[in-house]
Amino acid sequence: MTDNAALEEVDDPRASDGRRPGRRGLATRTRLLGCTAALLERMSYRELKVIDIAREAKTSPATFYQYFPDIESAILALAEATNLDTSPLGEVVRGQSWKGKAGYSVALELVDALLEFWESHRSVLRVVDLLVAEGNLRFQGIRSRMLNDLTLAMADVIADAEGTGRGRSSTQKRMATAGVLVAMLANVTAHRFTFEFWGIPTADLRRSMADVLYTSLTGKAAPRP
Amino acid sequence: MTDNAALEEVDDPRASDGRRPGRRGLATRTRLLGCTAALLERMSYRELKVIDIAREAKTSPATFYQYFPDIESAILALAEATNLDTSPLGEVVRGQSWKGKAGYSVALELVDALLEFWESHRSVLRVVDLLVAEGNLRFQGIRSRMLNDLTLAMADVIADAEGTGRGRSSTQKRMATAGVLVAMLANVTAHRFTFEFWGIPTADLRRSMADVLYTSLTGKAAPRP
DNA sequence: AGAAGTTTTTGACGGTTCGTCAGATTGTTC
DNA sequence: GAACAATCTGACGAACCGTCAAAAACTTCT
Repeated sequence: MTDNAALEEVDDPRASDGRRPGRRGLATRTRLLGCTAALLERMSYRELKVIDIAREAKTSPATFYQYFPDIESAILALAEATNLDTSPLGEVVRGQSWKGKAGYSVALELVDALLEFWESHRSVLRVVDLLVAEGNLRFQGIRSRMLNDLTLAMADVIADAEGTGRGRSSTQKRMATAGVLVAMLANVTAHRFTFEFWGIPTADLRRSMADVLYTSLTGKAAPRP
Repeated sequence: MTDNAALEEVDDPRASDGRRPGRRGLATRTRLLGCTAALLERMSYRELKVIDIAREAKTSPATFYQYFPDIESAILALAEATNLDTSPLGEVVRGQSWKGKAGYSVALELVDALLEFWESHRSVLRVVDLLVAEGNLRFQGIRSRMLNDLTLAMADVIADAEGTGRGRSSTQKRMATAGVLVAMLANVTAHRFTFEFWGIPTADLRRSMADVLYTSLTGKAAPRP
């Protein structure tokens, strides 16, 4: 049996003294997380201070430390509390046929859903991405779990398209390709500014993403309407 | 004529009092940048303090403020001082034919070059990426310029592959596709950990990236050896 | 050499945030 | 409403911030 302290932590939050918070305590904790999220929309990760969160939540810094050891932990809790699951996106991928024009419209649908998903969580996700890039294992796990279902679904599409013939690739290779595609989709959103800098409209971006997606998943050129 | 104060700043650094530093001053400035880079390898962006840099450089915090208003500006200067140009990668793309098996090996070559490029600058680039995602315009420019040449080169490859026929796409669409591909390549490196978490070896990753690249640039399926 | 001027560094300081703790406040139970 | 438990906060020493005036190091000129 592995140590599941980290898993417990998710839905069994403790106060700094180790006891389980009650109704009121949990409400305060939730309020602190909400304020953290709100401030992260307005200010940079580096500038965000404990005292800012406390002020926003109309309480004192000491209260913050009652529930979280530091800001990083609060953001971890925030990421866990937020519904960062890509399963609905996985359903989009799985539920439909990827053949021909219909398949291409599924690709477009997925792109839209993913753009929306990332957009609606961008302020948390950009911090998660940084911490993962910094090698922070606590955030590593969250990000992996978040993308896991979508990646598996996409790997299945590749498997279907390949059929059962001799050219069939290994599970690992399909996961690699799916992962690469997810990485692309995820980070185009984060850097939409860069594309605007180059004068590229979002519509073209969306189309290009769908093209890359469709082509790499099915192995066929994207159908031109 | 546009305001080129920002451009001047790059190779015309000023002290906090507005005067040009001399030999010794520039040496100190450079040393501070070096220490900033070194510390960024060891500790997280959020934890990095001015006093850490000063200590590492065997000087006082006041000296740091003589050359940079804050840490963010030091990292900006660091990113500008570092050679973050993708032109050599652009040359890899441009110099060779993208047809058939030879083309696929160019794709592999590009993937390798890009992985190495990102790896060798990862600690700076992950901060640049965060700040760009936060909408920081000063870093926006750096990142765009950095990727500009490579993206243009890749857009040219798409144009070549499309020929001059009627199915030819617009310049903007080709830039969009190239940009999407660059986004993919760039960020797979940053999140290599995630792939290891899934048990995907780097060799598979490299192959998948080359596949996606080749397929999307040339419009043809990747040749199987 | 050394006086005069310039550049660079630093010690010192007031202000802010950090993280902790003991005690005050609020809520619950009997 | 008394006793107990949960929650909050004021207060504090430590660390870091950002600024300034003056010390120190270096250059130039006679």
